[in-house]
Amino acid sequence: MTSDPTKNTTGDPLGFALHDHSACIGDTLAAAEARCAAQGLRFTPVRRRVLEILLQDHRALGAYAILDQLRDGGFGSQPPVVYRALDFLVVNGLAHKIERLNAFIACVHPSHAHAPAFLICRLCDVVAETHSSPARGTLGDAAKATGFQIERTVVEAEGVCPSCADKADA
Amino acid sequence: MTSDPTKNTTGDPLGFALHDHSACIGDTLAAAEARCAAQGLRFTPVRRRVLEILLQDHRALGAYAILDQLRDGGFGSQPPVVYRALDFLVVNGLAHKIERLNAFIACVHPSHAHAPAFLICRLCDVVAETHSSPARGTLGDAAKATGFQIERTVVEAEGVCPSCADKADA
DNA sequence: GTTACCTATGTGATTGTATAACATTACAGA
DNA sequence: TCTGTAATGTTATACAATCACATAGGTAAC
Repeated sequence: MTSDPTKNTTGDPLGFALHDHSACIGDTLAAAEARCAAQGLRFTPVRRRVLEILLQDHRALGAYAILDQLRDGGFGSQPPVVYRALDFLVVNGLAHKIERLNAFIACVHPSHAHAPAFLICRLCDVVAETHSSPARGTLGDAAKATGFQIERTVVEAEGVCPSCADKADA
Repeated sequence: MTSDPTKNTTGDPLGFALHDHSACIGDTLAAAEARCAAQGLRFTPVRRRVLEILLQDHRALGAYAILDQLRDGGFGSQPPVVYRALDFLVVNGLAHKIERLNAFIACVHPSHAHAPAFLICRLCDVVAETHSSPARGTLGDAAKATGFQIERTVVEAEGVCPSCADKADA
């Protein structure tokens, strides 16, 4: 389930569908680079490396798994190193934290601001990113009714992805 | 912001609104007791005590904070004690885990099954529970489009509650 | 009543996740 | 060059969660 170079660029939500993953990596890195340049942010080696590690496939990685790979690359090996890089990526919309898993994943469309939502397969651990509309729906209604000001939302669904469901049927 | 005995039984979502909190506690404990009796579940002293601790107010409590209070009550003082009790409460719908906070909260309407959603105030830490409709909305659409089978959802909004917003204005 | 069984509780130890505190280095602008 | 700031590095520690195993308590079968 790692990088499958099959040319098959399907639409959102990415992750479950087959696609050109090497292009996926390249595009995202380029977008990140452009974004940082445009906003005067510093896309340093550690930060870049962490994003590369996250881009390896559409799975969420724990901080310490990332740290292991950083260490192998000759970077600092203490927790703060990876947490600071992750914080930078998350704050600037280049990565997301999956709260349910206490793990992190690269953003698949960092170009525009969005309220992300995730579909997490509990069998193969693949995470697909899509988007939600916080203000609408029952949550938005409840917020409006009570006067609660939403600043950030966590929307994550856990279940079985189509590919794993097929395997289970067979 | 602890138990305010003001008689003011407002509707959902509970938490931000003033209400008769001692009744809130009593009702929920009674409901839990009834529920366990009906389903042949054992509402043991530790489990009951953990639920009582969670019911103290509408805030999420970390496992170790709960454990401290358990210890004071003469119960076991090791992590598994509290995690087992919490697991029982969560599995049986008497409490919920707030993933964003890695913390737990008592369910305010344990009587019927529901897909909970939460409004978390980042200033006063109060958590209000409401409900979501997983199948509907953008998340449900994305799931349907890809063939993803949703089993469980995490829906949490972080922001500022009406009472804290008022204070900020003043 | 006793045995056997199952569930729940208790404890020690360990692993995983995250942050505090502080020293050092790299870099941009005055 | 000097200086302020941002980034990196390290040690230590707090918080979250689980493993493994021993013990107690209730229930059902005998």
